[in-house]
Amino acid sequence: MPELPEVETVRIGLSKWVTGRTIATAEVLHPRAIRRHLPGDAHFAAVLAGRTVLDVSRRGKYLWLPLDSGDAIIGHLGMSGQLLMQPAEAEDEKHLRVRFTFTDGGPQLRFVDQRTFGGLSVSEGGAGLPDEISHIARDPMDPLFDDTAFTARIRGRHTEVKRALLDQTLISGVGNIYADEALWRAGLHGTRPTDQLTRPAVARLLGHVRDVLSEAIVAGGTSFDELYVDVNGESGYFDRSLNAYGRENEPCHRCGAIIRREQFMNRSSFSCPRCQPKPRS
DNA sequence: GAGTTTACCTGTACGC
DNA sequence: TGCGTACAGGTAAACT
Repeated sequence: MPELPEVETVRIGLSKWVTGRTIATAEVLHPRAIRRHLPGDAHFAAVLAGRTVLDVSRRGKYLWLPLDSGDAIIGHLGMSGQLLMQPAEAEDEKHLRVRFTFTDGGPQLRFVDQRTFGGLSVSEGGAGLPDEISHIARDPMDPLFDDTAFTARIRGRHTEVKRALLDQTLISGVGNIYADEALWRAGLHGTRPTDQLTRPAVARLLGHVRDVLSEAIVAGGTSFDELYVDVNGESGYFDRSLNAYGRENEPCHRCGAIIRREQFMNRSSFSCPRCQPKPRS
């Protein structure tokens, strides 16, 4: 599942392959893939034809490609989205949703998405930071991320710490996998109330979040199946480094207790019952 | 207004 | 073999 490390891996690959190239055509093969582009697929194709990609940027799990028109292509991978570079003669992928060709006749950019939770749209005048994603907080790897402000905000919330980590308006880029990993490292159960965390506890947690994310970026992300791959179709290998996520009934790497799985926010959470005791209710 | 729940999706695994 | 069901989970709308 694409979280910050996966999206960053895609961003790096994309920027290498599409920066400076001019779009010839943008072909929408499935309307749901551009459902957030309200003017529709004909408009999507028309505003992109002839535009040159200036850069590939990221805010949290969102990507955006500033164009020479001042607009930008916004992309989100959702659960199963992929942005792949493919030679023109390569066979269409089963879940190919959008295809970009370039005036140089080189490799195509293809948006492939099995579950169609992801999507693309064009943001008018969005070459800076598109309005559509301005509500997304900076991610903790961003040099402008404000630790003091984050600490104050999370301690001011009346919610559980895992909910807070998944709240993209508070801190971006963290999803279910890396939230569980950071909480395991911090020795915190996900239901711990945020207003009871001390400042040093928040600082430690933030440090673990950064460690997990940066280690995962180096590994090229986490791939459980073929649903996450980089622009060249290669898997990441951070799944070998997971301590909590997906390890139900396996021994904790730190204390040997059996990792438990619990339902939380309609998804699975994994934690060590000894290292991460539940708070008293 | 803040916090929480639900809908959106489809392929895969599994039990009967 | 085929059918039904549970599950994966990021985001935003809907709800409390």
